[in-house]
Amino acid sequence: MKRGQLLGSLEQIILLALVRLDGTAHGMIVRREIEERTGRNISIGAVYATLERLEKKGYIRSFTGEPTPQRGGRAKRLFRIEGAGKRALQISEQTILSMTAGLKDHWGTI
Amino acid sequence: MKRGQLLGSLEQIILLALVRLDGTAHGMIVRREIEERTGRNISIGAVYATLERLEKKGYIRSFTGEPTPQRGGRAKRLFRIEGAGKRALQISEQTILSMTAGLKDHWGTI
DNA sequence: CATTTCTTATACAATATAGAACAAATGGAC
DNA sequence: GTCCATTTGTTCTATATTGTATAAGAAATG
Repeated sequence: MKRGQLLGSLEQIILLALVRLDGTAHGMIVRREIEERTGRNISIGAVYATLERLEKKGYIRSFTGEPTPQRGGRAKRLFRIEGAGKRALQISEQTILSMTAGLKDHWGTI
Repeated sequence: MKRGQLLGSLEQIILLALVRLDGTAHGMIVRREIEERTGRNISIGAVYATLERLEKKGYIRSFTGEPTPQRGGRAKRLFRIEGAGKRALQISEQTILSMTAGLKDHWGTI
């Protein structure tokens, strides 16, 4: 039962966060970024689980960063988006665009 | 373990199809519309399962149409998007927009 | 060694998916 | 007219994938 044509909605959001964060992203920061931008409060577990899956699919890659010199500042696991991840984002965007094109006339009042 | 902040990606696509089809949408047509616009081939079972879920959530409503006078033209179950469905679409769109705003500088080359 | 920052593990709910079974309509064969 | 094969359309069943929260674990330092 193959899948994988489109990203899940959280996958998409997290990938977009990684793009903006330019390789400085670790779990906590990704979570904060999403919350600040969208108001959506995701649990930290949800973030890591999704990052894990994205890495397994080859959309992102993770590596270990240096610990920062502060109370509890342990080494971070940093995430970076890969080419495949960017392409997946583009496909998702294109799909929604195709479905949306010229829809104004049908929308009506809400 | 509540959920329901955002639409799933297929839910979103199907809602968009319903907007365009303006109350003339039944399962087979929704499927065809999506395939023609996006090239994505979804099984008919997937379409109906999603429509079912969307109706349960109050995003769409279904009713029975007249049979058309043609070979096998049995009565159709028609689907129409409701106000709540349109609002859900807007929230999804807004969320992606927030995550996307000003991202060009970070995108780089693929 | 208690506290802080960060990650992993665990468990379960919600979505996505395919394929097969089922249902209703009708054009012909007879 | 009445079967019935064919067509159009829907529902059922079963499973994979994603989304989610909470708790447990691990490393750093004052």
